[in-house]
Amino acid sequence: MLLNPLRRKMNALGKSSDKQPGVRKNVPVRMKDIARDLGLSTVTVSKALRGHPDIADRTRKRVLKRMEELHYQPNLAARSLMTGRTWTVGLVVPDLLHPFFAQVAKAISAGIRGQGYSLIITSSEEDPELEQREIEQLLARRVDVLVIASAQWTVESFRRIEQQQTPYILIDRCFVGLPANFVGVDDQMVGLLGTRHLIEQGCRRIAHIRGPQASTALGRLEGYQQALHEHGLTSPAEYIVPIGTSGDDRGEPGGYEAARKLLTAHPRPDGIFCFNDPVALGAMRAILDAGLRIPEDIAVVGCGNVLYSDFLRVPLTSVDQDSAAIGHHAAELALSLAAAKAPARPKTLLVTPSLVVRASSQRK
Amino acid sequence: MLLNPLRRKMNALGKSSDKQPGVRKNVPVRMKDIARDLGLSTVTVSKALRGHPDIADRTRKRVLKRMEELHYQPNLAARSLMTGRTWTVGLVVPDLLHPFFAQVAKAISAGIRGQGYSLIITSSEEDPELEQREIEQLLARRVDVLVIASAQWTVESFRRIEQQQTPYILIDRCFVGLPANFVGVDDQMVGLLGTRHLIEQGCRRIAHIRGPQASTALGRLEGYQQALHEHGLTSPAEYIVPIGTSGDDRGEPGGYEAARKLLTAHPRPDGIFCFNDPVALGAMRAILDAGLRIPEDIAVVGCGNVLYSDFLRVPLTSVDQDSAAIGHHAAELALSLAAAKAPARPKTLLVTPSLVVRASSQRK
DNA sequence: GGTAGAATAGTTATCGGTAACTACGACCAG
DNA sequence: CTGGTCGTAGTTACCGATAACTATTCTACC
Repeated sequence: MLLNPLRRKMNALGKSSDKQPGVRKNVPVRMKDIARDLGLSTVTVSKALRGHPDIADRTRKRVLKRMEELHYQPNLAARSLMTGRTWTVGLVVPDLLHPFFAQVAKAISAGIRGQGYSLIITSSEEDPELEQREIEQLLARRVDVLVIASAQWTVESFRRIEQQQTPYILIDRCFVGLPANFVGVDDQMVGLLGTRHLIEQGCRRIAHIRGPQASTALGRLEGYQQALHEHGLTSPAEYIVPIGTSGDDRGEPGGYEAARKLLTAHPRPDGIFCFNDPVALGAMRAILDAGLRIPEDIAVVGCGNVLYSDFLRVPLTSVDQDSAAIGHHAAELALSLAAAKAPARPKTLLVTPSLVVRASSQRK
Repeated sequence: MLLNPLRRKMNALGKSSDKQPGVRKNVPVRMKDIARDLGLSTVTVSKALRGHPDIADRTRKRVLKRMEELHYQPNLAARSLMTGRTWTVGLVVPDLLHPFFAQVAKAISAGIRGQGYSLIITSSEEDPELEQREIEQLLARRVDVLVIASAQWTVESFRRIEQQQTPYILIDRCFVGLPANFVGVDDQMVGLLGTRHLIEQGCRRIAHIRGPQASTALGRLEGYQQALHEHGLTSPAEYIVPIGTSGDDRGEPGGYEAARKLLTAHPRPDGIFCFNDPVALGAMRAILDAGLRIPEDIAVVGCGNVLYSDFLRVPLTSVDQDSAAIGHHAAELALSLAAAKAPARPKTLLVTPSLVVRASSQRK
């Protein structure tokens, strides 16, 4: 007789086997055990567990009672094998430490928990190749839905996902020409809100520290330009400085360097709209280091509102992108995709950003 | 003939079936397909994939080549069913947003990736009951190892884990009398470092805002007391204020309230050692709000070193607990537990904390 | 030449569930 | 009395892989 490793060992030790009923210590309970206990077939037990109408109420109650007593937990691997569903959602983020993604992960986790789904989280460390490998892993696990905040430059890897017919959702960053489910913030609105606010505060020479070549950065840039346009303002080319082009340049250090460059521009900007909060922090440090005042000399606005912005040296005005809502919507969409029988038309959900004003921009 | 839902549908559509070889569009490749292609048995394919010595080199190469071509990915559910291993690690944390746990999660994820393991992360939201349910979920999934930063008060839930014989690792918080694997920081040393530093800075009336009834809070309290004792100092009972007793009181608000209480003590403390950084932030806000100076009137030290401590209104001195190292060690231990055939004696790994001095405590 | 043993591949019986179909008695209408 | 339907429960055949054992060929060595 063939048995799995555990049971096999137990037999060797002279413990009970399938044929000799009794308490099978330390081996997970199976349907077969419950069926034997109650004089039923495993199929009946299975149906009872899943609320199949075939089963009489009395029988179902007996089964459920016994399951309770034995702390029965169905083997999900076995179930998956038959049903093709794993009750698992895969999440790929560029960086778990980034509060934005942590918040999204938390919200997704909360949204699918209780529906019986678990969340496998992996980090791509902003590396497209690693991301590709992680996606492969998740596909191999046959996750029911993939949620991806992609660090890719191309849409190649998504073809593989589509091949497997695994539904997937992009969050935060989207790709033009890729008709995929997307949940994110309205990035153009982000740029609009931040820049308009600076204009309202009296800034007239507004610079922008922009992010890398992704939809988020592009959208914010557009919003920035549109806001300027609305008010008849223009910005010289040197007012738009990119970060994140060389890998190490991201985040705070990138913001610092970018701001230093801006400080040498003529005329000097009196307001800076930053791609995100870490960048804004770096920019503020550069400004203060140069002996200038925030917001009197230069006002600063960030995006994300994720830091302990309140307690900073200069509390930072920031455009909030409501990461919790993004996670929430992604979770809901994921559940509906997992439940759908046929692939549906891709949906796009945009969360509306909001401005949180703090000292770094308050000039009135 | 019975087929799984996907294949079944494909037959209905008149596509290829098992018996009629051909390209089976959009259905994951199976061993059987590769075997058929090459005129081998599935077992041979299976052995080839796993590097079994039974297989001739030439055959193995043929198999691997074909796998490559077809992007074959073994079905992990099926494999798990036979082997009893899921190549999955479960992680339960009280809060994904907390940078400490985010960093630990990131490090564990990095540590097991590449060994073929995936990480299922769940959050207990600091709720012992929810934690219990999440643990059950993970056990139902038959994760190979559980890693838990527990919010429990009792050790009951761990009995269930032991019953299932799933190896588990506690991180951050441990339990006296529970012989379990543990990876954490030396909390007494944390208390010692933070308090000694305050003493060295000339503080003589040192208060402590302590955490909830967990091993971390107790260890730090002990370290605090030992440091005082070393220097012949004592602290009146009113110098030790707890937070986190009533749920909402945690974190920054808790620190604020606790510090306000301390400010009314006679004599007023000239140094506060805080259970963690958010609490320290709250305490600093209370102190500044009261019109006092940091560190001149009251020096403040936190624990965790996780915030953007550098750029705060008053940069915060903090005891670093090296969360990355904790995650790293947890990952290694998890891998060894997963690989072990027999349950080993529980191990305890303590990371050594270090002090990061900033303005909030620098009085010399 | 015969036989043991290595090298290689295949057969069979599972793992723990679920889908689809079958079985069977009770009940009811015609 | 007969056939049909409902309510229940069981039988059988898988899902896609692997463990253990068997089979076959080839080589080696006495």
